[in-house]
Amino acid sequence: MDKNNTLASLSGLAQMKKNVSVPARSNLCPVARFGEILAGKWATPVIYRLILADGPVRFNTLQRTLRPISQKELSRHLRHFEALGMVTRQVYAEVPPRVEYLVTDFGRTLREPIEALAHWAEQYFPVSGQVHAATPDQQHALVAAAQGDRA
Amino acid sequence: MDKNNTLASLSGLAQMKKNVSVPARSNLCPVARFGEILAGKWATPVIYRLILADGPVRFNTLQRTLRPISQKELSRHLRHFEALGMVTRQVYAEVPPRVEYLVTDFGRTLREPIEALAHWAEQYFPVSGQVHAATPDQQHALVAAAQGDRA
DNA sequence: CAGTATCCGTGGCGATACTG
DNA sequence: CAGTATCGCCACGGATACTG
Repeated sequence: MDKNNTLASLSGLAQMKKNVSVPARSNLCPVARFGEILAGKWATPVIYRLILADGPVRFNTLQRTLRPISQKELSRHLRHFEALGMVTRQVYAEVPPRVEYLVTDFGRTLREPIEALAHWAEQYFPVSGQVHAATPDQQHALVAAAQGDRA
Repeated sequence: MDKNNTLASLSGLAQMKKNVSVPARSNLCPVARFGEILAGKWATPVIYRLILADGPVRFNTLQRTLRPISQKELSRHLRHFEALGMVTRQVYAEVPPRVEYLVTDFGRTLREPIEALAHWAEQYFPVSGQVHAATPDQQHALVAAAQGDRA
């Protein structure tokens, strides 16, 4: 029924309005407020990736590990999280250019609630196909990727 | 989002999922799958209301306690949850007509993950304004409303 | 590599009107 | 009371092209 998600729904939920900025219309229930933060199909996967990485990750690395996210959506969500203070952006004056994203302590606080959701989904809607970083071995793969970025 | 019977326990769940129109494009991460279930601005508030009520609730009662949700969105989400086996719909042949919605055991499984979200939101994005049913006293108010429906 | 700019379809969501 | 029908806006999100 619903085309995308978003928790929004949670995804679908409220929106990160135009670009960036924190929606101020939050006289909603706590759940709805959560949805405002993690609005959009890819919001949760993106921040969760950075949480698991627990270190600087480059743009392309993120895009690869989150495939098939588009560049536009990835950068949009990153700027959103940056505005919320959940992610920091570090630019290195090199060639080729290098930009690294790093989850903040505040961003890390999302780990528990997100994993509660993931656990529920795995329990009641298990899937044989591609899983993004829910299993320990895939988490290791991601950490390895992040360490690759660091090196 | 954006857009479900009897005590559908885990045993009956697998079978039910076949018959029902769950978005089949779920080769996503668990988090994204959660978003597919609770897609839409009002999805989570609606199901959470029914979980807290823990008993039959009438359409109008739901709409009042979820204000300012529109009739269209409320009925849309209710039909969605009904199709997922998370809510049952009971129609009474009376005048004026009476329809009661009741959360199933399967629907109840959402309580924990949802409360994880709510707890996070309250901790980091507290709000002085209207809160929907997150506090104990408001839960009592809701339960009272549901009991009113039962009487 | 790390983005931004642009076009465009789909559909979520609100508002309003109508029905059994 | 409990909905459905219809209209319209615009945000989400994919695809593509371009840039420092």
